[in-house]
Amino acid sequence: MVKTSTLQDVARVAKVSTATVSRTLSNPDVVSESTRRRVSEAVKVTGYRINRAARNLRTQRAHSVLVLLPDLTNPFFSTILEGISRHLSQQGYSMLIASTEQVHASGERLIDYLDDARADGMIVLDGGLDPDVVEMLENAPQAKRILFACEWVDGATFASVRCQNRQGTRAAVNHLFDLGHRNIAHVTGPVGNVLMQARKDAFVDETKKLGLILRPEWLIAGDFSLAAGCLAAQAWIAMHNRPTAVFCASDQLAMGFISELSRHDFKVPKDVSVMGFDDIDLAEQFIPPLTSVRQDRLLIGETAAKMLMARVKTPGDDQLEHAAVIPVSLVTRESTAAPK
Amino acid sequence: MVKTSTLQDVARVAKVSTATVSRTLSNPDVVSESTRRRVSEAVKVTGYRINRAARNLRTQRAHSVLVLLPDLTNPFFSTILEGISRHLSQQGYSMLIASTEQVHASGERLIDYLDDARADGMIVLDGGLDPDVVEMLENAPQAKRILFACEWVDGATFASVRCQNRQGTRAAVNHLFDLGHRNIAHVTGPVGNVLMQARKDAFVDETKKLGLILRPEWLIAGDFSLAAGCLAAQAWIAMHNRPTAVFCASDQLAMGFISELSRHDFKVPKDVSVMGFDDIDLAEQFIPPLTSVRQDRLLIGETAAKMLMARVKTPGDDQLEHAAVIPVSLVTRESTAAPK
DNA sequence: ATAAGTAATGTAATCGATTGCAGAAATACA
DNA sequence: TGTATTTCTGCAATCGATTACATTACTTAT
Repeated sequence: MVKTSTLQDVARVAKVSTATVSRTLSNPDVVSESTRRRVSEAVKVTGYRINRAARNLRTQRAHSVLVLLPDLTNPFFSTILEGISRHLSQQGYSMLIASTEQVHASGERLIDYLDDARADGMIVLDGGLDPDVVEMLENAPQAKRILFACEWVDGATFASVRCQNRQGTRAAVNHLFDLGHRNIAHVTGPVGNVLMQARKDAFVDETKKLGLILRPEWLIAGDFSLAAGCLAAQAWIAMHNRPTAVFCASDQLAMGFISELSRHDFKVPKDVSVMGFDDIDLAEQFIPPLTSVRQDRLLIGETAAKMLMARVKTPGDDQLEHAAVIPVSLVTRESTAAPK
Repeated sequence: MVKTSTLQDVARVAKVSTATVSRTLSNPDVVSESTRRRVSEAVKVTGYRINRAARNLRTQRAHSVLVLLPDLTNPFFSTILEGISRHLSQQGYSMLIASTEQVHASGERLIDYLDDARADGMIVLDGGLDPDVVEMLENAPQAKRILFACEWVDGATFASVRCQNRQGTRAAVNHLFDLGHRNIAHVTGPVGNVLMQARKDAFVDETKKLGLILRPEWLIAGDFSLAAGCLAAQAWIAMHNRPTAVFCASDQLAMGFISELSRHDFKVPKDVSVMGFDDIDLAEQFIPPLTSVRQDRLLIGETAAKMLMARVKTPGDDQLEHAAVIPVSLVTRESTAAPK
C-alpha cells in the first residue's frame, strides 16, 4: 500500500486538531475563516486524500450502490448504467456491478452486499430472481434500500421504476391499425417475464378493444432474443393466413424476425410490417430502419439512482416516492407501412 | 444502518477472543478442530457477516477494482466486463465501474480512486486518455496497479492486454485476396486511436506485401461508429473506380456501410465484399451475416483481471507478466465473396 | 462588573476487524 | 521428572476519520 497522508498529517501542518480538519472538509461553515484557510493550505501541501475505508467504517455507510444485472453481456443495459452512474457520481457515490448469475455462482447471498457494508443500496434490473431470493430480500431489514428498475416482481413491495409498457403497446397496436392493418400478430418475450406479460396483456386488450380478430397462433412465444425472432419468422412463414403486421416485444426480436424473412425473400414492410420495442441504438440503422417504442434508458437510470439515493439518505420512512413511471414514445420508421 | 452482529458477538457466543474468531474465518488451519467447530456454530447462530469497511481499513485493501470505460453506452465492452467480473468475484473482489467522461466531469482525478482506498487497482479500457492524465498515472506510485486492456497508450509503460490487431488485419486482407480481390479499401477507426493505427498500419503493410495497389482515397477515415460507416459508404459510392472489397476497422462500421449501401440499392457481397472487426453478437444475425475478425472478449476480460490481481496481491516487483496478447480468428460469413 | 450566551476548537471514544507478541497448554525428548 | 518445542489462544494496539462532549475565548445584556 502506498502511504498517503492522513488527517493527522494535515492537522500537524495546519497546527489544529484532527477534529477541526475533519470539520473543515465536511462542514466548512462551522470553522472560522482563518483556520479554514490554514487547513486548505495544509491539505494542498500534504496532498491529503480522504481514506474512504476509514470514513465508511466510522459513518456506517459504504458510499456505493450495487447494480444487479441478469446478465452483463446484454447491451440493453448499458445506457441505463450510464444514467445511474451519472447521478451516483454526482453524489459522491460509486457504482458496483454484479450479475445475478455470478452472485449465485459464487455462493454469496444477494443481501450480503448490504449486510457487509459493501453497498448502501441496490438497483435490481432483473425481474426474474428466484422466488426465495425475492422473499429473503423482502423480509430483510434493508428492503427499503432495494429498488427495481425496468423489470419488477409481481406481488412484491419493492420500490420501482418502470416504463409505460401498456401505453407503449397500445401506441404500437394503434399505429399498425391506423396504417390499415387488421390482422396483427405479437411475438412475446420469455415466459414468466413481467415485461412480456405486461406487453402481451396490453396487446390482447388493445386488439380486442379495436375489435380485431386475434387467433391463438398469432401470439408467438419468443424470448427477446435475435434467435427467437428468427424462429418466430419461420412460424409466420408457415401460417396459412399470414397476419399483415407483427408487433415484437423487443427490437432484437424484430431484427431477428426481419433477418430471417429476408433470407426467405420476404420484404419488410412490403410483405409484412414489423415493429419492435425499446428503440435500441441499432434500430435506426437497421435495414429497414425499425419502427419501435422508445424507452428513455438514460432517464430510467437517473430516476432509479435518484429514488434510491433518497432512500439511502433518509433513515425514516418519510414520504418516499415508491413507484416512478417513465413515459415511452412511438418512433415511426420504415419497417411499417400500409398493407398491400 | 441495520445492526448486524460483529466479531465480538461471535466471540462472546463461542466463548473465545475476537482474535480467534478472526483467525478461524481467514486462516482456519491455525486453530484447533474443536474451536473451529464452536466458532462456526456461533457464526451461524449470530448470523455474522464480516464488515468489509472495517476489514478494508485494517488491511489497507479496498478489495475492489475500478474498470474505466471511455463511455458506458458502448455495447462493445459488456462481454469484457463479464470476463473481468467473473474473475474478480471469484477472488472476493468487487468491480467498480466509471467512465472517463464522468470522472472528468465530476472534477475528480483518476488516481484518487487508488489514493483514497476505493480501489486497489484499475483496468483501463480507454486508450484515449488525456496525455497529462496518462503522465500523472505513470508517475504515480501505484502505476503498477494500472492495466490497460484492448486499448493502450503508445509510449507508456503500463501493463496491458491486447488483441492480435496486426494478425487479425493480415488474416482479413488475405481472406479478401484469396477470394480474388485486388482492389481493397479500408475504413479506419477514429483519428489518434491506437487500434485504428495498428489496424491501418497492418493493412497498408499487408496490401503492399501482396503487391496490391492502394490508392490514398481507399483509406477512408471513420470512427468505429455506425454513422461513420454510412458516410464511408457514400464515399465508396462516389468513387470512379470502386474497390471490390472493403475492410472495416469495426463491425459497427461495416454494418453502417452495408446499411447505407442497401439504401442505394447496392448488394453485399454481390457488388462489394465487406468485412468488419470484433465479431460482435449481432454480426452473425446481420443481413448478410458479417465476415469478421473475432476477438474473445470474455478472455480479454478474464486475462486482464487475472493479471491485475497478480499485481495487486504481490507487493514486490516479482516476475509479473507485463503484456498479454489475445489471439483473434477469422470468421467467414456471407458478407464476403469472390468479385464478379 | 457579572452572568449568560455564542462561536471556535480540542479531547478522546468510537466504528469492527486484524495481527504482533506473549503466555498457556500440550506434546516430544532426554 | 525436567526441559525444549510446538500448538493454540488471548491481549491490546492499530488502521484513519467522525463526532459527542468539554473547554476556551469572546460578545452581549443586565
